[in-house]
Amino acid sequence: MSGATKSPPRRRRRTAAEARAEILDAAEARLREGGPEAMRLQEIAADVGISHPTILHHFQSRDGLVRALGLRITERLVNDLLEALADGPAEPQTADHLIEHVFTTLNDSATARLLAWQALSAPPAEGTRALLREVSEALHRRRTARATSEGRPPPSSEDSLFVTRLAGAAALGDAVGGDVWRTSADSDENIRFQRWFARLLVAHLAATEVPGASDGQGDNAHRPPRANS
Amino acid sequence: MSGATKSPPRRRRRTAAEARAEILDAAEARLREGGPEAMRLQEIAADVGISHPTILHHFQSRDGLVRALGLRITERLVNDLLEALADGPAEPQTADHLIEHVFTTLNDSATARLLAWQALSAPPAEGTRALLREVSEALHRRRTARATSEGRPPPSSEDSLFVTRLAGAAALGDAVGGDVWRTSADSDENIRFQRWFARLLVAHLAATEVPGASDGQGDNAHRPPRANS
DNA sequence: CTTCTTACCTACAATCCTGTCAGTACACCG
DNA sequence: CGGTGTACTGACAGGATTGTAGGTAAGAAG
Repeated sequence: MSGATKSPPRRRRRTAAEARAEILDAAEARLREGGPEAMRLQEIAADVGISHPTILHHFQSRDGLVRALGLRITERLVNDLLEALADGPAEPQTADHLIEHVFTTLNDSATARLLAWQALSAPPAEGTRALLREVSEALHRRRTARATSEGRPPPSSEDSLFVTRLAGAAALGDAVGGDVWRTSADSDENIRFQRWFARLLVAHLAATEVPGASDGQGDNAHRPPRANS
Repeated sequence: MSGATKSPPRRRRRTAAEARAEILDAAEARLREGGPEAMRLQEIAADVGISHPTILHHFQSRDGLVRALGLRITERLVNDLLEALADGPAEPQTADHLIEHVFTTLNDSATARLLAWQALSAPPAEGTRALLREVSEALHRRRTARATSEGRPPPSSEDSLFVTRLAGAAALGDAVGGDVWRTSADSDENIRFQRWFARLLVAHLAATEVPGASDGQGDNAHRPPRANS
């Protein structure tokens, strides 16, 4: 009581950008472990070492925080993918690599959890809608370039769109539901599954058919997937 | 006031099972439109026409309600799938049909939303874990029967597991994230995507290779799939 | 008809979380 | 050094929601 241990109210003063970044980091961490309901302003603030009104000062509301977090994660993911799609040489196993990249990115970060949760509860954010389209177009450019350089007919753009959509959906769904339906804690199984899926997609990509017919009799198709050259 | 308009407090008395069912129906409807956060006891109770403590009387807590709903939805889905896998004749287009079944079931009901949300926030329920396994085993029995009847070697059980897992993950992920990344309101695109995916899977199922080797050269296999007799 | 069970209701309590307000301290700038 | 902008804080308000308590009535059983 009598002790004059009046701890000096030393405040750390960050720049606005720094503060926002730290807050987003903490929010993301909270989300990762404990799900969406664990993203409480007070706890996030405590993690950062500030008081919760500060969060409301930087983002206008809790919803603003969530939105910003979603946007940051989405942009990070998209840039990641676009980069991977753009720079590498057009080697065949790149596709394999890419799939694994998508899966791991979505799987062991909070990415999938946040994206899924946001899709479930909030109206879709603005920048989010472009995600699939951009990646799909990048993939398509790549496939087209590769096909023409080998003298094959280019794939339909819808096929590229669907490949992207499938990969995204599978990765997202697997990340979300994976914990539930994974048979025991066999972590190797995950990797085998990713590989298996990657091979499936690569086989499809290699057999660049898909005439674009809407229904068709499915008579053609079924080109036995030659792995590569 | 003098008016003796004392409305008789006519209560409708349901059996416990009826009450539970009605409450679950209302909860499911609330979930379908408006996401998980819209599942408030008061609103659900209002929909049913009861007071919210009655819900707590039937399910011990809000969490109990959520758990029960998840279980009901899961069981419904599993029974649905097992039935579809069990009874039909082993026609080739059945697989195609099945995929569409999975997708539509997950897509235009609250099923996917609830499953995903539950997986995100709650610890996995008890009966849920068996889902994938049962369906996968049913599929595997079917594939094996068909393969032996045609004198082909049976597929590996892991392949069946992965096929199931992929279909489930894709359907779940697409249902969850679909609203976000669907390019415009082109509803035909969804159907085309489902068909496309179904063909992809059917092609894989027909080419019942997968030697079980981890990487392998994929040399054998690739039997061009004759539809049937 | 009496009695018992239990589905159901009207309040009420308790908790929790977001958001506001008025003020404080830290940094930069003249 | 004094002034200004703004990151930051403590205390409080407001609202919404789950859960509790005690009583009521509807149907079944005797």
